[in-house]
Amino acid sequence: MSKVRVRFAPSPTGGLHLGGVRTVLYNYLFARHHSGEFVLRIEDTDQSRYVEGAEEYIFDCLKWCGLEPDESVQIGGPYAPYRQSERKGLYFQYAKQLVDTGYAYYAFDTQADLEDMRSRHKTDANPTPQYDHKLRTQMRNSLTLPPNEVEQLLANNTPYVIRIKIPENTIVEFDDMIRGHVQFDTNLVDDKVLLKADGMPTYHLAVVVDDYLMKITHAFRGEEWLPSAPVHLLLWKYLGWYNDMPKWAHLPLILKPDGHGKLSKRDGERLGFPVFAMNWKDPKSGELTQGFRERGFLPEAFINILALLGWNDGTEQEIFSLDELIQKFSIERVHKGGAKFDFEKAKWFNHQYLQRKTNEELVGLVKPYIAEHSVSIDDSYLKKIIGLIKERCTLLPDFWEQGHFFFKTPEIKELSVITDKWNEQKKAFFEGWVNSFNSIDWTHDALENSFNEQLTAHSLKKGDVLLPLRIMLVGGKYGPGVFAIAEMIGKEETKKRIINIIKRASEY
RNA sequence: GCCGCGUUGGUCAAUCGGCUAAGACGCCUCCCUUUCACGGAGGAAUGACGGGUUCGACUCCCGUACGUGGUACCA
Repeated sequence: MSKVRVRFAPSPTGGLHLGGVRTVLYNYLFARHHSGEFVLRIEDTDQSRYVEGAEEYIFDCLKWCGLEPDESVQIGGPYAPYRQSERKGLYFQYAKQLVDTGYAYYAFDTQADLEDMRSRHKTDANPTPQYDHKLRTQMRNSLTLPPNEVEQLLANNTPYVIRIKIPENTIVEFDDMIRGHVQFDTNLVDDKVLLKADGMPTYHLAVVVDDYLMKITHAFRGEEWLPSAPVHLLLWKYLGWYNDMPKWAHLPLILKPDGHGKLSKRDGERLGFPVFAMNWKDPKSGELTQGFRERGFLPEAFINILALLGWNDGTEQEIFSLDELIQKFSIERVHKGGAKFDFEKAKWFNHQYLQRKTNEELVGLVKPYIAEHSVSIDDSYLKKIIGLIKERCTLLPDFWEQGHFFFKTPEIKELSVITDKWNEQKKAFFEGWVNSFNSIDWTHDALENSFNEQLTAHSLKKGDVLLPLRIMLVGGKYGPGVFAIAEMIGKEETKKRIINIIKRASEY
């Protein structure tokens, strides 16, 4: 078999969706697994949907994910250009060839003609009439018009499109790598436009011409493309390239966690989780949509989540590095059914990856999130703190939530824990303990020992003052062991925090 | 409406005719920890429905239901 070549062909119209990244991933894994090539082609044939910056954004996302193509508009390749708008001139000859061989025809119907046709033929039984083998005989095209009139229209530069002439009474079938045998009755397929009035191809023409020209061997795309597969198949036949047609795999959809339907960015906003790989700001509306990266996900975790959303290796393993995925991925084990996205599970994956990182690695990752709160950071100090708190962190911003009190005096959110049961005995205890600070080594164990000594001296139990101490140092009921915190923040700061609260509590 | 595709716990899912139906997330209980988390031990919770085929069906076939996608000069 010839060298494996796959492609991801997004249209640059906005943020890169979870499902899009998964399609990239499966392409990438398949290509690497078979030592093949992964091509990124930009499908920008709809000029009305052009969005500034969207193409660049896609590349940035792939870079963040570590799924970089072997050929693309950015790095070029032997089949350049990789942007369909730049290949515009190429498609006409193939459309023309189809017309000449009788597999396609010119259609001169205006937008109004089409609307008119649809409204005239619309019935309850057929709510969306199609431009098909039945109706094409009633429209203005090179099949119904006399040849000289067609020539005249063409000569006058009358706007036209080229439509595929779908045959009647034919079964189009193929074997999908995921779904097995699939078949369609051509009587139910419409005469799709191949070449638009502006001279641009539609997706249907472009995808087969480019897959052929770029020597694509395996084509993976979302399940939403399955209904148009017969058109593509017929095109491969009519163009005489059938033997070179790639093997198809239609990937299952990623669904909303609640309710039903394809996952959309709106669902993310509604339910509070990201849907795009990275932040996307719409240049027209200025609307910002949050991405997994900015939410604090690690790219390795993000990839792992996506890989398992529709695929598994049949064992109990859930954590896979990219290399393992490349080694173990097989398209046959991809599910047929769509999967609902579960953000809780996604967070669990990220937590797993965070725990597997060394504290050194985490320093660089966490730093920006600490810096956001304008505190000065010392790397070795940060590293120690990370060691203390990382097991309670799931997303990168959690490091601030879980460790802010190491950097600045916390706001006391649960003061009542102290004040509700405050008394002279406790006050004396804390004062006594603070006074002993000068005579002890400032280490975790020494701190704990002196704390215990003070306890017996004041006839108190640990339970009476340990939680109040935590509130004094942390502000709330969370965090690592109090003596570890005290050790880290130092004698002066510890003293300051305690004395401060003694004052406040005594005023009650 | 029509066509395609799908359907194992709340979610992700294993199973390729032998099932007392794995595992993970989430949830609940307990232990650990005088905080939170981590960790540990338990628990509740699944084959859409109806027909076949078969000694035997979650697994194969056929219906039905439900879901989902498509039905554009968008991809």
